[in-house]
Amino acid sequence: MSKKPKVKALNQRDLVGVFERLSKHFGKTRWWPADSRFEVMVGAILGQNTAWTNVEKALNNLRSADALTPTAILDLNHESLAELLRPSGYYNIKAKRLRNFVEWFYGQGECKQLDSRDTESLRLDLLAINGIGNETADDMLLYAFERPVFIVDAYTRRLFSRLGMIDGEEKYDELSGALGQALTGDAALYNEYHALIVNLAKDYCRVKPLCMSCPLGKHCQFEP
DNA sequence: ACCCAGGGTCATA
DNA sequence: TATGACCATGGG
Repeated sequence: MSKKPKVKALNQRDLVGVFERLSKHFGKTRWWPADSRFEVMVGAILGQNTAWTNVEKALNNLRSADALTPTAILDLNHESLAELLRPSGYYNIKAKRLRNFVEWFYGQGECKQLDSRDTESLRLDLLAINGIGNETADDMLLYAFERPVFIVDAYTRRLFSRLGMIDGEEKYDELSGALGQALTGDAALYNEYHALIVNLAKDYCRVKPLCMSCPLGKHCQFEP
């Protein structure tokens, strides 16, 4: 018996089917609310393993301090930055991670320069920053740089494994690649798909799933 | 009073 | 490669 999870072949029909059900139920979501692309990236870091309501408090702190720009963040010392980030949890480590990212981002000439980079090298650069892993990098690539990547977060794993479409323990790159290959599309499609997954997860698929009213209906094979 | 949230790193074996 | 400890606040 092989113990390592194999990447099951995902077929386009299933992926499209789920998308259409969610899309029909939630409508157009236009996700990742933020006033700027930079705010998206900051939110991606602050959102690591953290409830979004707490991230918003930290973002509001930054906004109130006029610190939602690269130079403003670089001008803050560690203690001041960490204090603003406090509500988002892990504030000391996130202050470091945010600074690591902003130093790179500012040094690279911000979005204006980075927009001309190809997705793969951009991704490698992001992953080389201490504090940015697969999901955070893809959050930024998709929602700030509009690159067509399929984000794999806890919600995504939970949904597709409950649907029996994946094992759930696959490695990030394998899963993201398999999903992206099965569902060819542009950034707008991946944007909307991930947004719908998050909407579904927040409303229906938390620890106690409300399967009776879940928009996936009997399409979902998860038994609570 | 628990449990967990839109992860990632580092040490260890 | 693969586990486990660690980071920390706030809402249910």
